[in-house]
Amino acid sequence: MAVTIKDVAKRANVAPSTVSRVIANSSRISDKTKERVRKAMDELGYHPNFNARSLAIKSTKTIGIVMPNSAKIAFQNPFFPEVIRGISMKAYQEGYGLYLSTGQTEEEILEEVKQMVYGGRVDGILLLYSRVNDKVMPFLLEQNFPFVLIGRPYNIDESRVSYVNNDNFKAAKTVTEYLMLLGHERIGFIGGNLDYVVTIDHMKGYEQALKNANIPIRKEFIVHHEELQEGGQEAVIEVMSLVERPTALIVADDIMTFGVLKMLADMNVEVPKDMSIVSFNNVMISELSSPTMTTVDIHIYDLGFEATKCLINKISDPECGEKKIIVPHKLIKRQSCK
Amino acid sequence: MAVTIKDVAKRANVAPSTVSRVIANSSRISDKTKERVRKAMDELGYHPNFNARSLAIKSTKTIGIVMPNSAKIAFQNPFFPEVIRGISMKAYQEGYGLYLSTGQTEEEILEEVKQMVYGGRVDGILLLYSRVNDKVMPFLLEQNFPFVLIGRPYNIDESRVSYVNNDNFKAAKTVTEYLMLLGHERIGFIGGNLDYVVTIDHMKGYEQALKNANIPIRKEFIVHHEELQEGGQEAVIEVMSLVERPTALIVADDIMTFGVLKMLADMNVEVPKDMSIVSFNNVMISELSSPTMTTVDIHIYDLGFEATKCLINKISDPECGEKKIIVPHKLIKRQSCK
DNA sequence: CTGAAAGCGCTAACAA
DNA sequence: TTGTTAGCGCTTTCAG
Repeated sequence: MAVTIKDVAKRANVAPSTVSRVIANSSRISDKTKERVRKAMDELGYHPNFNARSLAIKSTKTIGIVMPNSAKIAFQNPFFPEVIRGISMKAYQEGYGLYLSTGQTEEEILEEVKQMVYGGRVDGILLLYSRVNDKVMPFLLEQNFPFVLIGRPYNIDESRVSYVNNDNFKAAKTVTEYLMLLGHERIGFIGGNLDYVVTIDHMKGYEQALKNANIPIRKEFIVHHEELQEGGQEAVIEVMSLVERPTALIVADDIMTFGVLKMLADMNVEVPKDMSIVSFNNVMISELSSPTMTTVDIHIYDLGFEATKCLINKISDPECGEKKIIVPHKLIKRQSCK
Repeated sequence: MAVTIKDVAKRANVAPSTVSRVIANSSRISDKTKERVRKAMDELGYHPNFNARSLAIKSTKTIGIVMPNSAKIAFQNPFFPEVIRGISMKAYQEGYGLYLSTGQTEEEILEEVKQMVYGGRVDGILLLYSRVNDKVMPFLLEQNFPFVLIGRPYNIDESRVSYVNNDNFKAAKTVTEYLMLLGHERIGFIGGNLDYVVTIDHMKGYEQALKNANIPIRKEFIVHHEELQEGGQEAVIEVMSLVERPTALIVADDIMTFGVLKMLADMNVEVPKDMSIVSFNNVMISELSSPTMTTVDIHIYDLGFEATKCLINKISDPECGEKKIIVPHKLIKRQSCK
């Protein structure tokens, strides 16, 4: 049996409560006593029991991370590791632990979240995605449980939720305008799953830019695919089969762009000579494609870091109100545009 | 205040222990009572408190995941997301949660592991790496705490630890032999950090194959780099600066290979015409390079899945003894060799 | 500045 | 088959 607070108390000739106060470094304990108690702790090799503490103070000092259904798809994308890296850093700084959701389907995930919340397993939750008909957020809202969303709420009053996001609308708009400045008029859009809010925002930005330039929006230039790798390749096939092909492509994600580049190479379409490409994320390996890709850096790490900061803040001060944080993005010009 | 087991007990006119038994679905409770208790639980919206339960039964039903120091480096490599995916799947099936280490330095991580163990925060630990002077494993061993290593123990009696690994020695040997069969004699080796056991095994396999073929081992053909992206590129510079260049390269990691391919392309060295390349892992995007890379699939997902299975087994039966599981590998021939 | 004791919510031995 | 009760290890009033 592990050594408990009582053992320490006995050894130091004090009451358990005193030991507890020493752990908390209470100012109402004399330095002499502290010394003595600490010595006893060392000698016995005392370590506080986490569950007992959590039970007593009703807080676990851990943050729940909820990823989109099926980590299968999620984890293929370097976005998640990178955002978790940002989360991890801040969490560590503040002494918080990380608890990971493992469910594969939407129902499983909702069930897990309920357990986290009802079971007091975590103090707050980080939602790493925002999808259209999400059930998790409404639940959290209803429970008035601290959470922060990475992304943007959809179909929910924005003033009720704290979130950190990029201005994806603007990013897509800028990127489209950039391509138009380079002389392109037939610009294709290869987007991700339309259930995700980021896809919607990208598309709106794209359409707005075209509208502003009086270029008609062509449905056949807009393609959506969920899978990162095959998705990119299939999309290229669709778009290159058109009689009038686009001369430039906006791709939802860097990994998808790898697929796009590969398929284009197989078709002997040269990038950027015959086709310009811009994508989003600036994931680490995106500088290793050939040609290197022009992409929008969305500062994924910062998204995670800021969201965690915001969440911890919310946990410690539940009345602090909701915050919206927009992480700036930046177009990284490389070799895939002309 | 949340509804507790006592509230349910009152409502159902039974004792708290009865409610507890209903939760555990004990066979010693009559169906009628179960019915009544369940009804009460529903009506009150009862959900068990996780920490109280953990405290009472001294088990948390959660697994700690320990990653190499600085997730910074770790998470750049798709290996980790993929292995976590395997872990996640098995853990979910068995009703286990996942707790993630967040420390950045070796010391921080050791400290975290101590907290997990002493604090009773997790029931077992999964070590996602094996490095040479690791302090975590000796600690776990000394504490007799359930853990499973992904990789191979080093400087530690193998019979004392359960681990799941690939036969990295053999994989590297095979790969070298494969290149020799294709006619190569000057084969370079671009390895990872020598602190990691996998690197050591790869190198030994490589050297053994050369030795068997009576080809002298040239030091200048062996290069090590830690960073995945720049590493590959720098290695290529080193190796291509030699008066007598290798005609084939064995690269430690697919992501590194992206860097290698890029640098080679910049140098106008054609793959596979002027240089053949084989690497390890068969990460998802490795089929998206151009040319697509020949690589050894090490079944990362399975590593995670099997390790978790083994760990859970060990948790439930501490006396079950240590297991060694070797996950098979497979050479995936694509376009980077000639 | 320190101690006694109640309680966090659940489980499990022992009784009945 | 069910109830009583004593913990699990820690925190926190309330006394002193």
